[in-house]
Amino acid sequence: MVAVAVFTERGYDGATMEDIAAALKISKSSIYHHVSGKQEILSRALARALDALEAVLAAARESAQDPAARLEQVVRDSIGVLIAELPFVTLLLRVRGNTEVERAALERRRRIDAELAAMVAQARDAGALRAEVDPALVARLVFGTVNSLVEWYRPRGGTDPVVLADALCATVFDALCATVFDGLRRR
Amino acid sequence: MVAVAVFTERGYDGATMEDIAAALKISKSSIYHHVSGKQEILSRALARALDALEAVLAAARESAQDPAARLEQVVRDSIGVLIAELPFVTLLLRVRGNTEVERAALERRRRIDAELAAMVAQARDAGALRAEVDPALVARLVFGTVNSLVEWYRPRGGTDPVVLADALCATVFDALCATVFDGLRRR
DNA sequence: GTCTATAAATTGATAGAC
DNA sequence: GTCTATCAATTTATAGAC
Repeated sequence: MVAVAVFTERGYDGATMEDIAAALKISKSSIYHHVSGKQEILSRALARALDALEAVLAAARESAQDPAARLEQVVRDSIGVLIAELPFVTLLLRVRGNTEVERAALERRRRIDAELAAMVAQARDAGALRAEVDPALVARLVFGTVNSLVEWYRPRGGTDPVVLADALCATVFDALCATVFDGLRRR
Repeated sequence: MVAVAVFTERGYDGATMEDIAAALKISKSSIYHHVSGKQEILSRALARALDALEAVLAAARESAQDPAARLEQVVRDSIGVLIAELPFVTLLLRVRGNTEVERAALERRRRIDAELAAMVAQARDAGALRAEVDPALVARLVFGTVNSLVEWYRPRGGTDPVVLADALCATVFDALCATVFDGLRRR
């Protein structure tokens, strides 16, 4: 969807129907032959991102893996969705809640975040995480890192999602662990 | 600055002068007695965030620490600035570049990010980081995590910046390392 | 399905009184 | 320093021809 790229570049509120028309190389009024208005474009784009993210959770719920493996799967699948649906997820992560459409999307997102936190808690309860860590905080930091990918990741050359997921996990949880941030832990 | 809180809540483009006037409990036109316009409010707020972040880098440059310790200091100080200037940094991180003011801010931010990446590279060259990790990627992930704090951190009860910095570093670089994400590394 | 023209509403900013 | 009234520009959306 070309319009979503315009939203990503200029922000939803900052993008005008004129901007979208220019990107589509049609007149402003022609857009209304395809959609009812600006809000519908946003609504469809947010639904696409939310459907994909919810599908990740649904798949994880049905899997018979142990909590730790399930959490790992969700982290990797989330990165995969973020890359596969980059413009849509980017838009979702920037929604502010100014309209009813946006508030509904934020509510769906809130539920996703809550379920992610619950999965981290399950992993901790299963003994896969230190008991003293706050699962909610861990969830926020881990998925905050995942979500921060939209700020810089670009599919130039088509980097494989799995490769990026490996790099992310290896860098943050492995490579740094043993070196610089030993200093941090020493405090 | 009350106006900045409005920007944070509704987004810069989504916030109207009417919204700001309502928050200040004065009329819309009265705002123009204090500032020249909407852009000046944004400009001042972005400058405040950028000045604080640049000060962190300036302090790190002057410190006589080794590269790894310097990097650690920058991570902690950045978290401190992010918390101390939360609404201003939040606004900065959401700027899209629609106006000249915004583009100038993005350029200053780009320079900061470049210097952060350079400091990670120095830490690696000093042997504090595994040689095979991409410093630019590490910088993006680490400061992506730091910046993601603006999405959820709220100074309720006045959580000490140092405590949060400890929690962030300990959680991501220590607590998770040895447990769940051993699974990730095993691949 | 796309166009020109224009309506209808919003919004950033100004004028000028108090 | 704040107000009411209003302007000028922008912007979402519609009307109706082709």
